[in-house]
Amino acid sequence: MAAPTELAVEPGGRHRAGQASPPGCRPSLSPQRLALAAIELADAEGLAAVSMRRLAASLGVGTMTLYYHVRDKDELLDLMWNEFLGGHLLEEIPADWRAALTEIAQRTRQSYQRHPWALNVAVRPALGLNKLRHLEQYLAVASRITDDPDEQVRIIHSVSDLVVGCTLRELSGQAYRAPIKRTGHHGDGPAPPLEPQPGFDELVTAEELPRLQALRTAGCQLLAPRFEHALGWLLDGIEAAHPGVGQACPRAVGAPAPDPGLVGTAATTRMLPKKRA
Amino acid sequence: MAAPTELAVEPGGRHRAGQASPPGCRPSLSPQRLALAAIELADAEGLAAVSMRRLAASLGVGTMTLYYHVRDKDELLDLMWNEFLGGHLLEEIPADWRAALTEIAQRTRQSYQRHPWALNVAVRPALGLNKLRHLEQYLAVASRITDDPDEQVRIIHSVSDLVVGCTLRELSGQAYRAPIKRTGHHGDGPAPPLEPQPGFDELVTAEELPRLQALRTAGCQLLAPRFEHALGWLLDGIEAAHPGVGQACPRAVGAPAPDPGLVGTAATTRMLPKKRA
DNA sequence: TCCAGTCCTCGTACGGTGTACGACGGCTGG
DNA sequence: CCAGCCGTCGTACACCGTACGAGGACTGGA
Repeated sequence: MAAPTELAVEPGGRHRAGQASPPGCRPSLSPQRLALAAIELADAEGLAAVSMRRLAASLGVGTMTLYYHVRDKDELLDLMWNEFLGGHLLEEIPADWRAALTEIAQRTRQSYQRHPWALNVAVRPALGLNKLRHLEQYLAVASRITDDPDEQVRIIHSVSDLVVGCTLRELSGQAYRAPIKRTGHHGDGPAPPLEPQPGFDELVTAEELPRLQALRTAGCQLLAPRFEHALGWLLDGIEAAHPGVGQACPRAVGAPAPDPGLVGTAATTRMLPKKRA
Repeated sequence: MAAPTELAVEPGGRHRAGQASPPGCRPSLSPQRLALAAIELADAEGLAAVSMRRLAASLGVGTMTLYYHVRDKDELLDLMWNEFLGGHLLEEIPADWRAALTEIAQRTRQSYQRHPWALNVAVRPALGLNKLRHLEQYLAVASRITDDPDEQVRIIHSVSDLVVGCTLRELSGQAYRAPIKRTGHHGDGPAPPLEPQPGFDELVTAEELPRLQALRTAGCQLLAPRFEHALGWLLDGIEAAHPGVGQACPRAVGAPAPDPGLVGTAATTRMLPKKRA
C-alpha cells in the first residue's frame, strides 16, 4: 500500500525494456518493481530495513537475483528516489502562481511526510525522469512570474529548498519524540504540544541561554510546524521583486498534466548514468 | 586540521568529567576527542569511512575501547553533530537584524560546505548544548524583530530551513559532478559552468518537457548557487510582515557572545539523553 | 602487605551488510 | 542436437556494529 505511483509494470530485464511485453506476461522482476517493493519496505520499517537480502526475500527471490536488474544498491536508491518524485506530480496546475507554488510545495511536503526515508535519500543527485517532470511543473509556474530563465531557476530553488529544509527539521523533531519503535505510523495525531525533551530543563537553565529560557517559560513550542508562514514570506518577497505579477492572471495555462498512463509507462526508463564503472 | 572547535580537552571518562584533571594529565580519550577525530575522518573520507574500527585505529586504541566513552555509534554521531554546530557560532552578532540573520545563515552554510557529512547527520534530533547556543544566537536577532515568541521561532525556522534546504541541494549537485573519489577537497574551484549530466540531453529532448528544453537551450545552469537571492526574498517577506523594524536600529545589542573559553569548557557536557535504554 | 574495588582497555565472537564470482537450468535459433 | 543467452541463485569475502567478559593498572582501607 501507499506506493507512490500505482501502475502496471511491464516485464523485461536489464537491456532495453522498450519492446512490447512478450505473450507470457507475468509481472516478473523489473527495476520498477524493485523500487516499489523497496519503498514499501522503507515505508513500513525505515530505510535501514531496506537491505538487498530483505528486499529479495520480500519479493520471494534470491538475493543475488536483484543484481541482475540493478547494478548497485545505489541504483536501487536512485530508482526509489525517482519513484518517490513521481508520486507527487500535480495532475493540474492552478492558474494563480501563488496557489500553484503553494500546492506544489505542499504536495511535496506531504509526500516527504508519507515517505520520511526520502529525506535520507535526497542527498542523492540522480536526475531521473520524474525529477525532470517535477522541475517542469515548477517551471510552468515560474515562467508566469518572469521570463528570465535564471530568475525562474532561482525562484524554483528557493521554494523547493524551503520545503526540503522545513520538512527535514520537522521530521527530525518528530523522530525525536518517538525515539524508538518507528513503526509505520508517522504523523498520527497532532503531536504532543510541549517541548518533549527530557533533561531539556537542566541545560536551558544555564544562565548562558537567557532567551531560550524565556521562550521556555513563555510556553512556546520549539517544534511548531507553521510551514505556511515561511512559504508565505518567501512568496511575498518574490512577489515584491516582480511587480505587476499578482493580478494579471493569464487564465489556466495548459498545464503539461502528464496523463497518468504516460507517467507510468516511461518510468521504467533507466536513470541517467551516475558511475561510469 | 579543520576541527570546528580547537580546545584543550580535559581527561576523565564516562562518569561526570566535571572535576579537575588529575595530575597525570595526558589527553587520553574523551567523548570530545572521539568526536573531533571522527570529524577529521569524515571530512577526509566521507561519513561512510567513520566506522568504529577505523576511528579506533586512527586513535591508536582497540575498537571496543570506544564503547567505554560512548554508548552507541549514534551517540558518536550526536557528539559530532554537537561539535559541528559549535563550529559556526558567531563571536559577535551584527546590530542590523538583516545583516545578523544573513551572517548566521552564511556561517552555517559555509560550515555545511566544509563538513558535508553534517547534512547526513542533520536528520538526528539530538538537542546538544551547541544547538541551544545556536538557537540562542538566532533568538537574539529575532527578538529585535518581534516580541511574540512564537513569531520569533517561526522566523528562525524559516531562515534555517532555507539554509539547510539550499545547502543540501547544492551539495548533492556537486556530489554529482564529482561522482567518485570524494577526497578531502569539496569546493575547490568555482564549479564547471554547464549542466554536467551526461545523457541529460536524451532525456530532456523528450517533447514532454518543453520548458526544461528551453531552459537548456538558453544555456541556463540548473545548479547555480545564488543562495543570497532566496534569503533576500525571505527577509523581504519577513520585513514586510513586521513594519517599523527596518530603521530603528537599537545599537549593538549586548550579544551573548560566548567567550571562547566557555564554548569549549562545557562542550564535553553530555548530550541530552535520546534513548531511555 | 594484602585485598577489594573501580577505571579503563581490548580480544573474540555473532549476526548483519553489500557484492564478486561462478554454477546451473530453461529457452531460443540455427 | 546443440550453442548461447537470459534469468536465477549459492557461496564466499570483507566489513560493519556491538555483546560479553577477561584482564591490567591503580586506588583506598584493613
